[in-house]
Amino acid sequence: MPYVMVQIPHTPSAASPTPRPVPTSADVARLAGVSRATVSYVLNNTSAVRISEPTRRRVHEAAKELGYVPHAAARSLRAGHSRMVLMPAPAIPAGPLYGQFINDLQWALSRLDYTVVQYVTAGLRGDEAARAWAELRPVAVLVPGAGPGAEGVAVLKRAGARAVVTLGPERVDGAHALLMDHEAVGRCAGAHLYARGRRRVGVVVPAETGLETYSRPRLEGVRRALYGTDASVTELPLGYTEQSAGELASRWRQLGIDSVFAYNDEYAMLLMRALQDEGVRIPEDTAVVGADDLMLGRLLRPRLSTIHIELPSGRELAELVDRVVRDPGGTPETHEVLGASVVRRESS
Amino acid sequence: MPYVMVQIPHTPSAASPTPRPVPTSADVARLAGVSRATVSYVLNNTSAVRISEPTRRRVHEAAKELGYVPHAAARSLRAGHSRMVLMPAPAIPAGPLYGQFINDLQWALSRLDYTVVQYVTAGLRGDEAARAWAELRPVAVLVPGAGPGAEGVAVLKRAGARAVVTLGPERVDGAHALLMDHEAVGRCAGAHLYARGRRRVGVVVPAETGLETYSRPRLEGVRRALYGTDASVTELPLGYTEQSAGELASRWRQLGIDSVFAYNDEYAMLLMRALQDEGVRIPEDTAVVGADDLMLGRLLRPRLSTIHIELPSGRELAELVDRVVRDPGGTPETHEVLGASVVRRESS
DNA sequence: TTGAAAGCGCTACCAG
DNA sequence: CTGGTAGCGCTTTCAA
Repeated sequence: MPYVMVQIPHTPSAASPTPRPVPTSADVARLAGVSRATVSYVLNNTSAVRISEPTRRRVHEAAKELGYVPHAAARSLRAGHSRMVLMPAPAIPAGPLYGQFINDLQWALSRLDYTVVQYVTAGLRGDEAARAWAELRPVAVLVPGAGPGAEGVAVLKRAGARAVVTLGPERVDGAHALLMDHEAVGRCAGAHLYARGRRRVGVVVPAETGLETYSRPRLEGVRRALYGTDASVTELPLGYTEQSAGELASRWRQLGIDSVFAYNDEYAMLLMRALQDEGVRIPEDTAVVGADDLMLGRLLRPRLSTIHIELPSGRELAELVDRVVRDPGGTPETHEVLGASVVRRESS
Repeated sequence: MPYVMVQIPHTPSAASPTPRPVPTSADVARLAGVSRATVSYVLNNTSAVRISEPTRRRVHEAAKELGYVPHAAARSLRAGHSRMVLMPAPAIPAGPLYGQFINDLQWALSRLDYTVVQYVTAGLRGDEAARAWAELRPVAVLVPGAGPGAEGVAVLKRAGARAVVTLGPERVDGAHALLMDHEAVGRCAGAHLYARGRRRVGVVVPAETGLETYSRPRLEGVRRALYGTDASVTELPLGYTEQSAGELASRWRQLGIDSVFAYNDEYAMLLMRALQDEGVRIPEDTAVVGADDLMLGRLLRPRLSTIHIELPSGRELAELVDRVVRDPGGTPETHEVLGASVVRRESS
């Protein structure tokens, strides 16, 4: 049987079976009839060299026709540096407060002409993760939460990172630190409840993993605020489910607690609801204080007292990063950036 | 009172004034007394070539001593491809529902050995943004929300992206689509309220910008569900503040509305509170339905009826991406991935 | 078993 | 004003 060429019907929208190679600046040069150097000059608007207007146009047209997009990796390889700011993505989705802060920060960095990238690190941790970040040769690394060890910081620095900034509960050697002292949140809550005459203070600690970074210091803060007084502190594990809250509420009277600091507003809402269903009056029988000053606290009845947390503006932090990148010589700075203040409403 | 960053005095630590150049594989080779090729073989465990054990050790030791970390850009430049999956970061922080979904997805992709990167695009939009993404030569791009036009998709494909997937309300030519039909959410709510005997339906539309992508379709869905019936639909702009909610509630009786679909549970909570403060009984005078099925809805009194939204599992989507990357030839698929179902509680 | 060398795409020197 | 070219760090043939 003779061989017959058969054309396979093919919709134009489908990806071509042999994808054309990605156009390079050499392709643009060829099409425009100039050298690669000229293409580079034109597309980068290099001021040190003047290219005639007709040539510019030809280059631009060729680039557009080919759909040319420069290759960032090649460019930064050649340049020997990049303007990438790398932020490891948090392992669990950030709450509204912290999420907004991160957002502002990233936006401010973008405005300063940095390429901001959130890097998703799954599985690796500590110095493993730091190595993975270092492979991208970021000019700066902003590490939220429990950061890498001093070892990890050293790896990043050796890989050319001009600024390593941690945003978390503790300093790391060699890195700039934005100290977010969550103990202060607990201290604030403890002192407030004590001042309101409460002496048997419960502290809700989320049962969910991944929150320990914040929940432990908040608990410790309450302990510290009440240390040496006649008040007692009881740790209350609580999962973020109605059932868990119900169980805790059902043995509330046995616990003999007259007040509770609930980690944050969401856990506070959960617990408050369960307590009310159990007939516990708030604040008469039990005072409740949340944290983060979310909208929902204002909407509860009674209105929820809370610890307002002040984070630095994204712009400030972006400027710090920029300053350090421009002058990496300085000694690492440590800034206390977490302001905690009580917002008394009706629940305490 | 604005919070002020306070610098804490700090012992001078070793930031060397003349930072050593970043070690390269050539440095490792020199220190180990072998060639760069051998270093590459050893560090990549190249199976096609066998290196003697003593040599391996020497290389590893040299690498460790120098703190050598390979240069990802150089590597992928040489390789001609990368395993980077790029996701533009949403302009506003994602809510808990969507945030969890994104998180799962990223984690699943990491497990498949992709480098997942959230790219923060500030200022640029549409095809401008697509060009910026294309510069990184990602192997796949996942675009949430209102994506780039067909133009943008073409740019990405020409830049070597083997998979472009949009996660949003509409298809884009040339890209695979995970259609999240938010109209279905509105239809669901509208049909439910109609079935409950409500005929004058209000729909809360957030006044905040950036939410139109979701709020418009949800409104349209309600309209569609009630089209041709004797029910009317009233659009109710609402800012996420107590004041805005108070104003809306104060003119509630004039509006003559007997039910409201509140965009999501948070806006529902805000409005419900204001209505209750105004003496409006829920659900007798006004039925309220939220969306997203957040925990907080269960905690309200009356318990909030809501539209439960089912998103695909991150693992499923990750596998789709992986499949398309491995075989980019196929025609773009469109999947309906948003399941909406009413969860009737006490507020409707 | 190891080394020499080419070349990925780009920019910045230096000549013409 | 424009072109040739070296070289960023890496991997991978091909030779030795």
